[in-house]
Amino acid sequence: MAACNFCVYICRVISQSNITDKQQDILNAALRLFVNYGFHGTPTSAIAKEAGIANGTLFHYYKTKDELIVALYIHIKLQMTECMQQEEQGATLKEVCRKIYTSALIWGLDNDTAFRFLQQFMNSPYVAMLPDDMKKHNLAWMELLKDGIKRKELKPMEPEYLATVLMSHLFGTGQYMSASKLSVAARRKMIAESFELVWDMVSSK
Amino acid sequence: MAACNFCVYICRVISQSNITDKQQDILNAALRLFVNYGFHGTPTSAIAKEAGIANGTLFHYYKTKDELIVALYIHIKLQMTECMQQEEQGATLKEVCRKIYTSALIWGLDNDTAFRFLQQFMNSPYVAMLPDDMKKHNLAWMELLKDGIKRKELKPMEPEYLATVLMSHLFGTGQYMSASKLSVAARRKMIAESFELVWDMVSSK
DNA sequence: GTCTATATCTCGATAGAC
DNA sequence: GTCTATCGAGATATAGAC
Repeated sequence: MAACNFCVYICRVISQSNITDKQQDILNAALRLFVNYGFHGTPTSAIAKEAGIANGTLFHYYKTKDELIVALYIHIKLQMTECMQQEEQGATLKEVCRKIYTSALIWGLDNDTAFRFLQQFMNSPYVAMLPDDMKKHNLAWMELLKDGIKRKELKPMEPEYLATVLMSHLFGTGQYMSASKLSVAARRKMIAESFELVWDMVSSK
Repeated sequence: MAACNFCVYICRVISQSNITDKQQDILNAALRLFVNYGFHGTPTSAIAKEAGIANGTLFHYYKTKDELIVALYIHIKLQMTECMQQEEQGATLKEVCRKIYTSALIWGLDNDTAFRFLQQFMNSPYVAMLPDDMKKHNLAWMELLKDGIKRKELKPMEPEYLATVLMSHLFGTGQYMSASKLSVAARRKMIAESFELVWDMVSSK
């Protein structure tokens, strides 16, 4: 009933160190522009300008535009993953799931540009450029679900499908909530309710 | 407990007539290429070539590339909508919903390139180019859901959110099933089970 | 590492004959 | 309506000084 600490560690290492401030500027600029104008609609020159660096400098850090796009996806994906890796010892499965789901949703709402980027990327042909292990669902998350199915707390179904359905719900809810401007209270309420919906769907009751 | 016949009629009119064979060729070619190489990755010249027409001819039918992209989305969206508009008289709400959900899912599996295109488009900045009424959920569908909520057969929640969640589930399931190669029997089984999941989520029980 | 300048290329869109 | 030919803009990526 836990998240793998090793994963947390690795994620932190990969996503945070070895990235210079300048790289961070580039990624931030690219993110904003890609989401607003699309991969096509944002020339590398615009990214460089927005990041406050020269055109050629960008290609010092990323050999090609495609490499930048993929790197940006991995960077953001790891941020989200890390945020879902919060451990909640000893609680029930439902509570652990609620914690993970809620963390991810709040992250999505607080980082809605990044959240939209993930979806834009996942539904584009760039997905094919990802290394295989980046296409898979989070490992700790999958173990939790498998375990829940084995213990018959979750409905008997393919863990992969279960994970897919949960993520779909998460992204759909995030998109909906981002579009509606909610008060803090309304937001909190909706987060809670949306988890109950999902739980009704996947739990064996 | 029904789909609006007027909508069905309108959809048929808009989506099928007034489109010449040549336009159909263009749309088919564009669809395949956009999904495989992205909006950026497919030049209009490639579309023309794949459609078996000259470069300039394409611009006779669509003034700009963007216009073609939006037209393609509307065309496909209407096909899917029409397929969901099958009427099922006198059945229970659950049965009507099952019918609609199932029709849409089967359409998505049988037209997986079109299905992926819808998602690619919806998660891209091109969405902003859509006329407002094209961004909304299907009207008959919304009425059905509102009615279900009013009758307390569905949980008390925003009909808009309910529709969003249903669509997310549909697309997620479609994507998952397209990736897994299933036998005809397994496919039928999974379609049925996936609807039961959704129903557990939205019904008030 | 960072910049400027630019090579090289490709694309969207148009013009105009048929 | 359909074609060929092409313009002009703007893209990625590189070269080379600092």
